[in-house]
Amino acid sequence: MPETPTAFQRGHDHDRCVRHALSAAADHCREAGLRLTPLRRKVLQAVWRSHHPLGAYEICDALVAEGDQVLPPTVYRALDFLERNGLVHRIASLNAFIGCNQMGRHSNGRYLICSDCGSVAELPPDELLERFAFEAGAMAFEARSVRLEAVGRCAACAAGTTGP
Amino acid sequence: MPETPTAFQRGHDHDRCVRHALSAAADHCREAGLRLTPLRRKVLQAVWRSHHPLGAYEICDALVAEGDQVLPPTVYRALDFLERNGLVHRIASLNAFIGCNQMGRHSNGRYLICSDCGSVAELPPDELLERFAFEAGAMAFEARSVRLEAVGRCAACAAGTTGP
DNA sequence: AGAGAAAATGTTATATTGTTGCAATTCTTT
DNA sequence: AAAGAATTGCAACAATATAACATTTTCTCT
Repeated sequence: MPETPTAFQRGHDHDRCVRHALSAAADHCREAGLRLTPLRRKVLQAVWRSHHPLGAYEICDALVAEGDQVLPPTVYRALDFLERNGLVHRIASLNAFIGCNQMGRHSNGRYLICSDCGSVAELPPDELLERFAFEAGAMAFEARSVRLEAVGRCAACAAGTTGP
Repeated sequence: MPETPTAFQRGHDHDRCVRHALSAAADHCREAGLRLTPLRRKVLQAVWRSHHPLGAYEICDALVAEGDQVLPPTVYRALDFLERNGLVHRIASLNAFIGCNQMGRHSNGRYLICSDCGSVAELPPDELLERFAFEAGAMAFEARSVRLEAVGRCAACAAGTTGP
């Protein structure tokens, strides 16, 4: 899986993007009375810095590379916190995590997952998801989260600019 | 996770349901020139017999309980075949498999996953998924599969008839 | 400030899920 | 029957995730 940015992420200032995400997360936590501890912040930063979804063990490695001694339970607990509070998403089909760019509306979401390069683009929830939640409600199913995952091939890979 | 049927499955003749699924699968394979071997059939049967999504190791246990000596790679390979050919679905968020009741249209689907009892109901694909695939195409993303997973509480659990 | 409670983190061990690689078998085709 | 392809058996192992308990930090209340 290449480390290069994908079509969805290419051409932007990623450092700036990461800084923005972290400061937005800090604001969100302050307002909500949540504790964005140094560890949690580092985990969130590692996730945001990556151009593709990061597994828990990859996060471990990233923090260890920065000089922190971090073991899996620590990372998983930080990820629990971040996910519960809508700061990261777990992409179940990849066992990996991405930063959430729709803070607060984190229970619903739409994802485009490229099976070639592993990149994931998050689209905002739309009325399709709302409507599905409504239909489910009509069947007496109380939907807490509705997530749509499309697996396929991103524009960059289709264009052959990142692929083989 | 209780073994009892859920609201989506309660009140039906499950043996008949399993037999129907297996014979439909056999038909499908015959028509498509696929080999539904005894092993694959047993795995498919184990999945269909269960009232909740079954993990690979649970399938192992089920076959061993029937007297077959079956190890994980064997089960995973059978599941690969069944999933590739649209006979089962993998529910990524549960690391588990369910029988597919929309054979042939297996790339798109909608699922209601009850986090209390673990039951999963599959709803037929609808035009909203098709539309999403189309929209993704407009963004130059070639969607091979579009899956919508709602996590929440099923009617039975909400009614307290299966839950605590 | 200080005591006690709650939350977060560190640490060891282990559970669960999934894969690799190769040998043996079975099926298909000629 | 023989070659080739697909399937299955098997042993080892890799990757992902959690349990249980000790320790530290932070918060709250007096």
